[in-house]
Formats: sequence, C-alpha cells, structure tokens
Amino acid sequence: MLQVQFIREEKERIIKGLAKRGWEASKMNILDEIISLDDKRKSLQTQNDQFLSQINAKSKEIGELFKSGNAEKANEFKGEVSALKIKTGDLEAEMKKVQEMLNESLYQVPNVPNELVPNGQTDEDNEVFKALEGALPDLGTDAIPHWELAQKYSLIDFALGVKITGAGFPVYMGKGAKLQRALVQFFLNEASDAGYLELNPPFVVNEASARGTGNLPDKEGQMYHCTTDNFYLIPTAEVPVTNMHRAEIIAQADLPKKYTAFSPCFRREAGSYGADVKGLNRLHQFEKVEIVQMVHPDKSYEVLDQMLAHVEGLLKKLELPYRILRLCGGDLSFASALTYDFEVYSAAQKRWLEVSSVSNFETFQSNRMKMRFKDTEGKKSLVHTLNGSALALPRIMASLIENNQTSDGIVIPEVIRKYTGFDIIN
RNA sequence: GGAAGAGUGGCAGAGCUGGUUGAAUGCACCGGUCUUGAAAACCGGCGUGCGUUAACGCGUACCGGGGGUUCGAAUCCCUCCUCUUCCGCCA
Repeated sequence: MLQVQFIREEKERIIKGLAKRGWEASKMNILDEIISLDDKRKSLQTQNDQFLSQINAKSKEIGELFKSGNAEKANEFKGEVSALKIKTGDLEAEMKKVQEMLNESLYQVPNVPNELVPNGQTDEDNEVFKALEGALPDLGTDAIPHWELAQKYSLIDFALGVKITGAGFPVYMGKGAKLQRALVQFFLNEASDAGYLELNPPFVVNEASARGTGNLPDKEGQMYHCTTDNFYLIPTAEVPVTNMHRAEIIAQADLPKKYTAFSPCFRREAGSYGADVKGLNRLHQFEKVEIVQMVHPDKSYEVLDQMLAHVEGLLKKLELPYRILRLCGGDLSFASALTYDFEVYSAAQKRWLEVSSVSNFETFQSNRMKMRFKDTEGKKSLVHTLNGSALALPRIMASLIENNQTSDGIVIPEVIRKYTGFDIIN
C-alpha cells in the first residue's frame, strides 16, 4: 500500500505509473479521494484531541477537588466531562469510519511501476531482458511431454492424486520423488551458500500475516482458507517469511535480512483451464524454494540484480535453456514495482514455462506491515522488500525431464547427482 | 481438552486497596567528564503511532488484542490470544 504522504507529493508520477498498468484516466481521481479523506481524518483528530485534552484536565481537577473535600464542585465538573465525552464519542466514531474508507481506497491502488517497466497490457508485451543463449533445443520427433515421461518411468501419478484429493495434487513416486527432493536440497544449499538464512516456516498463517503481504484482501479467493481456525494455507513461503519482521524496527546494522525457505505452496487457481493446467504446468499444491530480502532503500535495485544473478546461476548449473523477461505494466503484479520472470523452455511441449519471478516491492509491503529500520541518526524509514523463487519445482521438473530425455532414459544434471544418488532414470 | 497462574518500555522487574504513572529501579545502549588509553566512577540522554508547529515544543493515544464500568484505569469487570505449571490425549 502506498503512503498517503507519497501520494500527496508525487501524484503526477503515480498517475503516470498507474497509466502504465492500464488504469483509465477516470480511475485516477481515487488519489484525490485519498488525500481528501486523509485531510478529513486529520481535522477530526485535531478536534478530538482538543476535547480529550479538556477531559483530561477536568478529570485531574476533579481528583484534586475530592481530595480537598470539595465534593460539590467536583460533582458539578463531572457533568461537564460527561457532556464532553459524548462529543468525543461521536468524533471517534466518525474518525473510525473515515479511516476505514481511507484504507479501502488505499488498498485499491497498486504499486507504482519502476521507470524500467515497459509499456504494455498483456504477457505478450513483456520485454525479453535476456534472450536464450544459442538455439532452441530440438529433441526430434520422438520426444514426448513430461506427463507421458512421468507415466513411462513411474515418476508421477496424476490420477492417483485425483483419487486422493483432486486435480492438481499429483503423487510423486520413486525416482520422481527423489529427483524433486534432490532439487530442493540443491536449491536450499545454493541459497545458504549465497548468505540466505535457511528457515522452515509455518505453512499455515493467520489473517494478519495474509494481510501483511497483501494476499488479503487482494487475492482472497486464491488461498485455501481453514475457516474453523481462520487460518490460510500459504500460497508461497513469501507470506510467512516476509511477515517475520512485521511491525518491527530493525537496526540499520542488521540490514540486509536475507532468508530462504522451502515450502509447499497451495493455490486454488480459480479460473485456470486448458493446456496451461496439463501435467505439472499448473498445480494446486507444489513445492518451491523462496528467497526473501529486507534491505535499505538505497540498495534494493542492486539487490534485485543480485537475486537475478542467483536465480540465473541455478538455471545455468542445471543446464536448462532459459530466458529472462521484464514484465510490462499490465502484467506486473499488484504489489511489485519491477519484476523479472525466468522462463525455461520445455522442449517436448515446445513452450516456455515460468519457473521464477523476482520482484522489488520497494515500500509497498513494508508500509502495509510497518516494517521499518532505524538509521544511525535514529531516523526511522520503511525498508524495501524483495523476493524471488529459487526455484519453483514442478516446471523445473517438467522441463528437466523433457529436455534431458534420451533413448537411454532421462539424464540427471551433473550438479544434482550427489543428491539423487543416481545419474539416469530408465 | 480440563485446572491454576501469568502477560508492563531492548531485557530484567516495581506498580495492580483506581487520581501529575508513558510508567520506579537495575542492566543494556548513546553522549559527556575523568584517564596516557581502557575499565571503573560520576553527569546527561534513552519507546512508538497520530495530530499540530518554520523549529524548540505542545496535544493525544498506547502497560498482550478487543470491549465495558468510572469524572478519571497499567490498576476493576467481560472476552479473545499467548505463555508457564499440573492432569488428560497424541505424532
């Protein structure tokens, strides 16, 4: 959520940014509404504080009057205070209402895209930031897609998952399960080596955490909700990990905070259909290793580059054909200022699959969850938050087994053989 | 799940027979004096949000969360959450 102060000072810049996201001119007046609601809020508080001040002074006097035995005078004052209390009661109710309206409006405004974000409405307008090095892999006509490979080598049973739960909940088995576990190990170790503190967070969060990262109210229908306890299954480890420092003030010396966490991710994916959901392409439950950083505002874009380099390093080591996209305004997620997507080419499906999304949220998340740092002079400011997948498992699995299929079987990439314990699936 | 107790500032820990208590005291931390330097000692500072102000400052709210009683609540009442101990149950 944007800061009202920022909206006041940079309205023109925000309007330009929102236009890049495809906002129509008619929607922009929400910014003026926010400013006017905030003005209203301030003026109400000023009035209310004055009444409260009077009440406090009078109450103190009453105490002194009782002590000195002047009960008559004290009782007279009591009536005056009661009258003031009715006024403050009304003012407070109104303030609460205004504050709620203000919050509702603020929740509707997405983050302002960075200057680097290209114009465009759909994923077709995304900019190829780094193209595939070399030619697209050609596996010939015998190549089969991963869902057939999964069946051929008994790696994943989709139908069994349907029986146990439903579509989108596959059962990994044998070398399929081991390969996935090996990849997780590899990703976590790489992240640790890069200085990220490994966490094993809760996979279920409370409402406050879901709000902190903006999953509520923005994407309410996308999460599985345990209504009995009012908990949510996490759609990504970003949620529990980013909330670690919610409503905290971090010493500047303790920045940056670098965390990595493995977690299953649960997504309802309401509205998905077609080829997108075939095989491992889109699931309701999948595994992912996430990297998250909380950093000094001056450093966040430098850090974004470092995170890109980290993810790129993983794909290189796995020897997968990849490219990097810079998301256009229309495709940028609500909270992000700048996002890079990594796509891996899945050679049998002959399509690009998104395996990672690395974003800088600047202060959008930290403002909502009041995550600040104190600099050496004692001044408090919001931190910048960033996160990225490093990496999401299913599509890595899909492209890996597709690209590495040979007439002898599926060849395991060199770097993960020490984790799998085998070098071929046949 | 049942019973009892407890949740106060970075930490420890008073206050809890309602009335200058945003909150004693100690530790930690920051600045200063002293010292060749360090330590010790001494002096001073040391929470957060909001409002207001050019600024110093002033006002207001916050003692787990929410609500209530009262002229006035950290202090009384209700409720929820969390922790500790005991019992029960169980990976």
